[in-house]
Amino acid sequence: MTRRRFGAEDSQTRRALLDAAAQIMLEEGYAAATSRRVAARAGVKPALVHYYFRTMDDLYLALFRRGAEANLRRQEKALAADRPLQHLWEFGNDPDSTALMAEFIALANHRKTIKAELLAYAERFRTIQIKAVTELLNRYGVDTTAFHPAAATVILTSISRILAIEVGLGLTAGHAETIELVERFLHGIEPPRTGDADAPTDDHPTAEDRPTARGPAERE
Amino acid sequence: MTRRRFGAEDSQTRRALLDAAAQIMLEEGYAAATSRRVAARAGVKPALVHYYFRTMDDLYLALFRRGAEANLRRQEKALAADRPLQHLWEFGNDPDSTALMAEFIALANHRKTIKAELLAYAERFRTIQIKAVTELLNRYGVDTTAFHPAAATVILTSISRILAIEVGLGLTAGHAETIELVERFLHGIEPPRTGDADAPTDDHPTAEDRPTARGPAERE
DNA sequence: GTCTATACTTCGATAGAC
DNA sequence: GTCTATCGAAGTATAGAC
Repeated sequence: MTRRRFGAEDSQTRRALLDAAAQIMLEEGYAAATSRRVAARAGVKPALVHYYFRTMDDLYLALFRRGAEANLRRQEKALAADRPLQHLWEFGNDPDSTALMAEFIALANHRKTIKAELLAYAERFRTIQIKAVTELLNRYGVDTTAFHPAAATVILTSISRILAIEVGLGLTAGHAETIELVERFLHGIEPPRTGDADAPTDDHPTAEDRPTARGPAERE
Repeated sequence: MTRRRFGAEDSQTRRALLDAAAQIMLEEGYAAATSRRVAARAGVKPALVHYYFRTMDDLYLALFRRGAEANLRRQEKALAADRPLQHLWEFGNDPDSTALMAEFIALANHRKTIKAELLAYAERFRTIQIKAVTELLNRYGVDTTAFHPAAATVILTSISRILAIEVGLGLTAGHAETIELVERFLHGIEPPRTGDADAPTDDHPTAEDRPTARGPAERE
């Protein structure tokens, strides 16, 4: 058989293909991110996709890893910042990364390699979170026997993620009340430093401020 | 053009096709629920799919509606039961309906008709929930100025749903602690009647008790 | 690195026989 | 109501010219 070649990691075209795939997945779902359409969006021919990525699974995996690494770095920064809990709460509210993650969860449902990768990442992510929150709550003097740090972590990120998903769908009933309650709670154990310009903004965007629809292109 | 015919609502074959589609979506994701494979699983020929459902979108829509109606009836019963909050909490823990819903959310991302239907259903669902929880908290004497019923509803169902999704993925870190905290909280405002055989079970299945994989049958 | 050309598969959907 | 047969479109992937 003929020896196949594969493109370098730092290629400009490779990056363009990953960007194109991410955009399509966000706008139309993972099923729409086919080799032909990814190539078209990146402005190249379909064969190039298979030059840089042997299979479509390889492309999905590469895209996932790129986002996962970025997320881990983002979280690391958030946890080291001024008000870590507030940052952790806002973290899951990023619509794009949350929506992309939802697509990968759906993908994982029937792609073994994606599922394994997703699980490994999620566990790593959560372990870091729980460790950081544990130290934080102790430092804040919260009674962690009644309010376990692991539970706090799961609850905070769960709410954050569901809200993001629902906003993407156009559902906002109960959101304002939820955000108000969570932020009041957070302020109670992690008070914002008043008059600190670098602190995270207090007027967290409410559901009403956000666009109701996420992607531009619906299906024709 | 030739006049097309369509099968009756109460057909046995129609039901078999919907069941087959649901199974495939659960086990391998919505993208795998193609006309050919749904037909094969139902034991009929692909053309029959288009006899009962004009397009695949029609099939997805019919499947969604069937599940949505069942969910609404289930919730109605749960809210009228002995310990409504506990039931509401356990409701989202049903792995199958939660996983199916996740698939439809992904589907909605690039199918306009699904998205509209999903949104309408979700709003209806949540409105009923919030209304019921509002009455409940008032009856229980909870201070609803500090703890808004809408927020309580969103938070409880969010946690429930994320846990179900994560269990499907194989991620359980922090689950036991979360379940413990939520149930302790619920017991505080809605105490279980001791010695009542009909009351919901107290030993709620923890993450460890649940199977790590969701679907029964893998692909042959 | 990027292209053309192509092989092979699977998809959705329809027409028309039975 | 269910089938066979078939269409055109779109998918993944590869070989080989440039």
